[in-house]
Amino acid sequence: MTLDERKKLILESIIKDYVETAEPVGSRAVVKKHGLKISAATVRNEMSDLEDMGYLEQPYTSAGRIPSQKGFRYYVDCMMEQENLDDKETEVLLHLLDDSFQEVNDLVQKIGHFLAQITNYTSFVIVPSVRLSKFKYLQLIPIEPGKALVLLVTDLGVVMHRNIEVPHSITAPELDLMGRMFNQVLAGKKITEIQRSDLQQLRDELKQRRKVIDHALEAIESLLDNSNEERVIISGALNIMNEPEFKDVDKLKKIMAFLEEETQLMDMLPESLGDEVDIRIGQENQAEDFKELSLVFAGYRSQGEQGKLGLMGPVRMEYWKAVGSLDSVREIIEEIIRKRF
Amino acid sequence: MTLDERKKLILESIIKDYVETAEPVGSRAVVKKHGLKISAATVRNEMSDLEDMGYLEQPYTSAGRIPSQKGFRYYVDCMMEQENLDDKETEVLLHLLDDSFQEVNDLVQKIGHFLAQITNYTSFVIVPSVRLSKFKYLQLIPIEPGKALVLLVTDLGVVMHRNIEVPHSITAPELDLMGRMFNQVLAGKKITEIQRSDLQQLRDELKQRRKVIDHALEAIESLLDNSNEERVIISGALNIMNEPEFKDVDKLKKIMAFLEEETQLMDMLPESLGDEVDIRIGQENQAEDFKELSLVFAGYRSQGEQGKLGLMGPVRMEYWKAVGSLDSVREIIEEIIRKRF
DNA sequence: GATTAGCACTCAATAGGAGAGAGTGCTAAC
DNA sequence: GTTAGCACTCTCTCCTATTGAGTGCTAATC
Repeated sequence: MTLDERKKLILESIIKDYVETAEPVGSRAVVKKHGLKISAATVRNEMSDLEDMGYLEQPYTSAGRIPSQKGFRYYVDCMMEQENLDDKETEVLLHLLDDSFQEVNDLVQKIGHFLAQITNYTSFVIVPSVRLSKFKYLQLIPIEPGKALVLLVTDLGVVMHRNIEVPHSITAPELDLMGRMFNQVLAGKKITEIQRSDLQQLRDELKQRRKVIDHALEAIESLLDNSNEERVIISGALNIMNEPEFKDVDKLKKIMAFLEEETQLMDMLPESLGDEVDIRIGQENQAEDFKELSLVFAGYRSQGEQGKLGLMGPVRMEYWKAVGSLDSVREIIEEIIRKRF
Repeated sequence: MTLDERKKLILESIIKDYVETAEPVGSRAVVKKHGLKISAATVRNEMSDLEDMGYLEQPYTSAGRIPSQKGFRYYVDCMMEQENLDDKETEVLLHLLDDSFQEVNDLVQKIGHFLAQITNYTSFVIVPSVRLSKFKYLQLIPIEPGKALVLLVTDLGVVMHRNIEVPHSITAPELDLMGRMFNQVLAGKKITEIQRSDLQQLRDELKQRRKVIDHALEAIESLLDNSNEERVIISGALNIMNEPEFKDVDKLKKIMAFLEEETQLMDMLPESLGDEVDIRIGQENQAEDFKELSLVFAGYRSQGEQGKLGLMGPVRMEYWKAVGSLDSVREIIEEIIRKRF
């Protein structure tokens, strides 16, 4: 279904106006704001047509029109020109990053924060699990008699650690040796590839120090369990409160509660994303509490894993800005990852 | 100023009722709910007195009365019996903790979460800076050619780390040696006590590896900078939304924005706390955005440092429960810290 | 045939007013 | 000192009238 130019123009006017004001847009307003050379009556006729086609709707009989979700969908699919970060914004972002991050996740988190700031929407970042990263380094470090630290580093620079108990009698060189044996068996393996058999092998080789091994393995398993999960980081949740559609505390509460449950957001997104920025408008979202929100999201890849990041806002969203920012930012992320890791 | 028994009884009735319903309380309600043997008219006279004394106020001429902030203050100072955690709650908490924390801060954070859950208020935990903790252990760990990890452990089990760059030529034993030298100079010192002179000494002793030393020192300084700051952890912020006094989104937004700025909350609390649970009712708070909220907080000490934790809710708060829970929990924390660290 | 001006019509939003109800404060009796 | 009784006050809710933005239709115009 394609629309003639005039209808497109009118639809666009209404969308821009409505996005800005959150009020229904009348025929006169369309003519005035955009200096069209046709009369309000003509616009009314066109608007009536657009309503019949489902792109507009009327809150009540004699109000102006607001874009329907289908209208927004048509707009983003067929008409929208995305508005990337301008030079100044890019500069601010690059300055903000400025090497002050320790690992990929820090980087992405900062970018999420930035996105929320410049768009005034709520951003989310899903940092990938370390399932696919490689086991790079492990060490057992004596901290004090009876206590040691298991330190584990993956190839993406993620450092994990956990305290364990060890017999008082154990010496530092012994711990060191054990660490080395762990390394020999596990080094270079993907986290997912570590098998029970590997762990068993370790147990066998280090029989005489069974207790330490057991504790260390427990610690490692617990670290892996923890890090198997994707994490969601949300920034700018307060921005939702600025939108007039959420001046009702109950609605707000539902959304906030939804956001607090990390998994819910993850479940809403597809397993893996292509190279495009994806848009989910209102009803297109599965979750009941999300039918009044839109989601704009994209994947970024970092060495074989996929992370996701995106923005959420009201259906009445500046999609052009959201999509553009996200697109720009995605490129910047991948560029940095390529260079630094 | 002390009140006679009957006035106390009436004040208490009104407070309990108002805390529960958030509605002004009338004289008849007082008589009915608490089965008093005096008539409503008598209660009215007493209420009038209480209003003159400033303990009650009337939203408008012919509504019931609500406790004034002074009324609440009198109540918590002179009448309140705190309601500690009961056995079941304590058990739930202990079960929740169950050794599954790595360091003090994990522990306190979990407790904050628990507090928010059982009280339905918003909890905050201020974990102390590591300024006062002692430097326990440092190691330089080679990760890959050109990269190493600075690992720093304090006596409270806090593990910090940072990546640094090192010359490709450096060997693992060399790094190890350097780590040991760091340890020799720094071990056992309080973080605050580490002086420029110590760092200079290191620089001198390890002249030939100046670059590594510089990077490592930078990393350490940056770690210390970071950890010099106290952190605030907030749980159950959503609970505020349940209170009828905050059904207005604008108020809500102000409070949430306030909470997002960690330092603001810290600035509101006194530098150091005694052994009592402290209460700040409404106007007693400095911050403008907090004049409608009450704060109940206490300090906990862990090896010379003081952390703080507390609850915030509307002025119409169940102080007895908040104070009691906090008091119970504080004991539990200190008990665990004594045992485990 | 498309466009436009004109006008009646619709419906939310706002304001004003009446009535109900909760609760007080006062007075007079106990 | 306490209480019953009653007038009074003030909010809340419902109702109605009014306003105004914006439409939809019709008939005239380009």
